[in-house]
Amino acid sequence: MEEGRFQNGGGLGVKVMTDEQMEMLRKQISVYATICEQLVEMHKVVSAQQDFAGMGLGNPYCDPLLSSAVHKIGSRQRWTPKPAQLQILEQIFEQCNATPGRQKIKDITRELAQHGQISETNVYNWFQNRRARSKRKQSAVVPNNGESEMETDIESLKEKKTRAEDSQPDENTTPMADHMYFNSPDIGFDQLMGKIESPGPGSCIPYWQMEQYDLFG
Amino acid sequence: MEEGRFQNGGGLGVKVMTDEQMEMLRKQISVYATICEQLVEMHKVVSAQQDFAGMGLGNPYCDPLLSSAVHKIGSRQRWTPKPAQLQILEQIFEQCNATPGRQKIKDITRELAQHGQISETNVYNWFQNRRARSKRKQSAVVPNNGESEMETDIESLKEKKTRAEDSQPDENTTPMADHMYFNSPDIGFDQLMGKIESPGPGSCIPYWQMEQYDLFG
DNA sequence: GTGCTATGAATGAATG
DNA sequence: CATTCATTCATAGCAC
Repeated sequence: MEEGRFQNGGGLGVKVMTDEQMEMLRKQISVYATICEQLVEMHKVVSAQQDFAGMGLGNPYCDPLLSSAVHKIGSRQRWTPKPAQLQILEQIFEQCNATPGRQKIKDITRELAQHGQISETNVYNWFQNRRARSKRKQSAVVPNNGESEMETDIESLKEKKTRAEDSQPDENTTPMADHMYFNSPDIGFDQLMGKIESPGPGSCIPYWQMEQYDLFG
Repeated sequence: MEEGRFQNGGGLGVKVMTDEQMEMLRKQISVYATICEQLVEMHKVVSAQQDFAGMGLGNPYCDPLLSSAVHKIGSRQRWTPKPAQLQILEQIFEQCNATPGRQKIKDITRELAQHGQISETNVYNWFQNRRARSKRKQSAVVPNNGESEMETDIESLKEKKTRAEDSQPDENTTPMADHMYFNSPDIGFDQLMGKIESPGPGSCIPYWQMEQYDLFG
């Protein structure tokens, strides 16, 4: 990717990494965490069914320390505007009901920075969301009166399905891989499972494969 | 951690961490890996027993956690890249940091189609977005100082550490624990992952193994 | 502690 | 390409 270069003065006491690398790491850990969770859940279920077995195994997966530690690493906190910042933002939003330009964003960011940590992206997102939600709310309030109105609000966007040929909502729409975000990293999990799951006879479809069959049926 | 994604209002896009922090991280991951291993083993045993015991259990696994990730079955209209597809896309993007030509798009599409429904437009859009966002992030990280800060010394990086993060709520809570930045090769992620992953050889490499970063430089 | 709501963030797609 | 839109995900905060 981009600048992946850093030169930690060779074994100094510090390492450096880019945002992307950081993000990558976070995801990796997140995946790991989730996989563990899923494994644990799965094991619980399976174990429950075997009243006779596995009791001598102890509980290797109940490590509070571990989970707390990982949570810290694997979770991201999101920016929360401070009252002062919010007030300013709202004020600006009132004036120009549109997303400010890049420069404007910079300015706003700089100003808000005086009240607490904030980034341009935060500001950008804020306006994007603010606008989108403001709009949505508005159109939601007028659903029954002008339901036949084609150009007003919601419907106009709903009918945007112009390129039907492009996005087939069918098979590819694997719900499990929903979003590249790994709070539920299904990826890798099935593969992982593939390793431990070797019952042989395809008598039952393991839940981690279910989705492929039960998508629309 | 989140801060990482963007231009931290003027900060540079890198994070730093001490060896100590690194070590801690590594340990945490190590523990996780071990736990995963144990869980896998355990599951193997349990599963095997189940086989003998008469496995017509149907779908014993109904992990609520998992299903939550699988929700919204029939309600997606836009294409969502699957992990496998994403992995490939990222890989390609890494190579040619530019939008592929028409023919290239076709090829890519064909390849990705093996992993799920997809159209050329999807691919095209993906590259457009990927590039635009990558760019934006980059420029945001290096706003006025066209020169890469990384070129400088570790020393300077250390200094910047104070302001290295951007969207933390702020000064308060866990000032440091939240910033466990990783960069070291000391812990081979791929190897670690390989332990629990081990998919078929030719199969796809899970996204978390994408070694797109030259961490070990 | 369970669930709900508001909202920050991520991202596919559309528009200029 | 650069911006913007629409939609969705995930979580902080709060009610119960």
